[in-house]
Amino acid sequence: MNKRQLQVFLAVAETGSFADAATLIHLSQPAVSLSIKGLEEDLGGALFVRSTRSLHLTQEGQALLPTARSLLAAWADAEHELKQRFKLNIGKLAIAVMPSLAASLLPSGLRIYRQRYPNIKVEVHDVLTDTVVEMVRSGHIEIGLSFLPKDTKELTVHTLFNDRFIAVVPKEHPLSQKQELTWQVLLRYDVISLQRPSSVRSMIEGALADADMEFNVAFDAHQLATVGRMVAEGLGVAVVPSLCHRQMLEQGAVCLPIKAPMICRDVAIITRAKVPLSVAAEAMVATLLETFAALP
Amino acid sequence: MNKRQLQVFLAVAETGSFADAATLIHLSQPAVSLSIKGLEEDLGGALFVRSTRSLHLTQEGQALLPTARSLLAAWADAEHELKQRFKLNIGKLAIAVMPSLAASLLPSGLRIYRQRYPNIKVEVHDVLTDTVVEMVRSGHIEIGLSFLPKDTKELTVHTLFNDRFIAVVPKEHPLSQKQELTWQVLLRYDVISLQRPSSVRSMIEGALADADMEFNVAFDAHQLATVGRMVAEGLGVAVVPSLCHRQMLEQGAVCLPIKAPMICRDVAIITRAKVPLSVAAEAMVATLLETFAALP
DNA sequence: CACACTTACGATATTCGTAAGGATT
DNA sequence: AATCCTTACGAATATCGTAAGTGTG
Repeated sequence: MNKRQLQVFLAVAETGSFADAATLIHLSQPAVSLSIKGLEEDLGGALFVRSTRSLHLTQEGQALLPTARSLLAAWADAEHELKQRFKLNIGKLAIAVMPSLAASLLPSGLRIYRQRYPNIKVEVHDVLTDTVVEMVRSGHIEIGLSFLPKDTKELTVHTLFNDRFIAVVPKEHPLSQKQELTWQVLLRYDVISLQRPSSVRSMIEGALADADMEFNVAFDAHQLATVGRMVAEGLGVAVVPSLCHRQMLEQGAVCLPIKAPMICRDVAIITRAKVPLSVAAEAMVATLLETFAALP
Repeated sequence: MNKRQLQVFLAVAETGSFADAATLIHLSQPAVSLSIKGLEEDLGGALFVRSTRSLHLTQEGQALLPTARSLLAAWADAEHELKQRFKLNIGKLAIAVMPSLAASLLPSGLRIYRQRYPNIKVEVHDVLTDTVVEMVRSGHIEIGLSFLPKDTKELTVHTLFNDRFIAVVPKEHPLSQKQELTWQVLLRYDVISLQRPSSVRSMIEGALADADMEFNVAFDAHQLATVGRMVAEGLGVAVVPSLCHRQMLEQGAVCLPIKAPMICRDVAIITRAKVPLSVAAEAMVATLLETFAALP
């Protein structure tokens, strides 16, 4: 039993004529004859009773009719669905993004992606950097955006840019008038930090330890927005990725670059090596690379 | 997109190897390659990513996987179902039978049919003769068993046998000792008859009118069983098709042939002309013809 | 170098269209 | 006689298998 045979069968059943069916599906009359004959032989009985002047479905043919319709419809649906998927006209995509990026530069990239592929649903998981990497590694998520992990085994990495850490101080703070700071100066004050196991926290702690310095953590919180608000309220100073510059300003804090030592990390698109991306994910990577390349 | 291509796709997806898939479906490796390639070109994108040493489904391939399974399963089911139907291993059949036949000779025919085709469901409608013919004409029912109707236009008819009408009298009735009766004698007594519009009733009335005779109906009822019981109880005499002979005896009445004039009717299998019977119905007709030919 | 997929090419099988045949109204 | 389906046969197409090619671990 063939797809073509079913199509021919349907055409004959619907037109009530071998000849009309032939023109309907752009075939010759004899081809229709043979196709039906073959189908009947396959199935083991007659589907039509034809008597030169009249054409009837047999009972068995009537039984096949709805089945044939639904089979062909299901077939066409499946084919169409997958073609659409390849043409990026439908689809779904999950990405994991570290919070500092999700709340800063990512949205403009997503906006462009959405303009290009309006029918792809994008699920954004804003989770801690380590979780981003885990989610990509496990295969649950196709694309991760975060600081470059130390261990990139089995991962494919596209570095986007290098991000340095900056100081955030209250407006009325004595340091707020400076152009830039050193860690020595900054660390004299109470620090508001992200809670462990934040990677930002551990990166800074690690880098400071290398330079024989230490944090004086007065408060810690989970969300950057909380840290920003606490700084703005004068509870202390903070150190955040420069990605959060704008957010901190909006919350009423002052941002200052830190030198000596300058702590910075690469931000990258992370995908699983050896496992192909969906067309939708491929397009997302391309769009993000473009977008971030165009940024200052 | 082809049935074969989907089968190949499934085999590759399940074995994780082009080579294994090839042996699984009895094809050469290159044939599998070409089949998948063709499918991918049809759909507009890659389904597998193959790198000599590893084989992965793409995201799109994973989307196709369950679809392919269900499409092929639906296909196989449909094919199997129809083959079974042709082989009379499954199916349904509706027949309409006049009551005198349904309660007498039909059951032995049905028993044989059931032995031969145990998986065909048979729906027996025991209705008045005229209704039998109507049901066949309308196409709601494939096979009718009843007296031969006057108008056989658009019907195909297989005559089974000729049935004469017989007299039924109570055991203690003065006529019960006779070997046979004439209508003149019989009609001196109260008659218990089927109610109009029974065809038995109208046939007898018609035949008697031709011979200038008349019924003296004391009681009438719908069911033959009721008539039989009423006769047995001595309420009167009756005239029924000889088909009911046994039933009348069982109910305790005495049956006698009637001569002069002998009223009889052909009993026939009635089907719709120009409309093919299902295989199941064809087999029923054959079985019934056989069965009734073997009867006395 | 071994293994797995791809490409090339000749052979086979299937399908198709034209032309002739048969049956019914 | 006209119409519609079937059969016959040669041609085009598709598919398959063997053999050679390519790339990766």
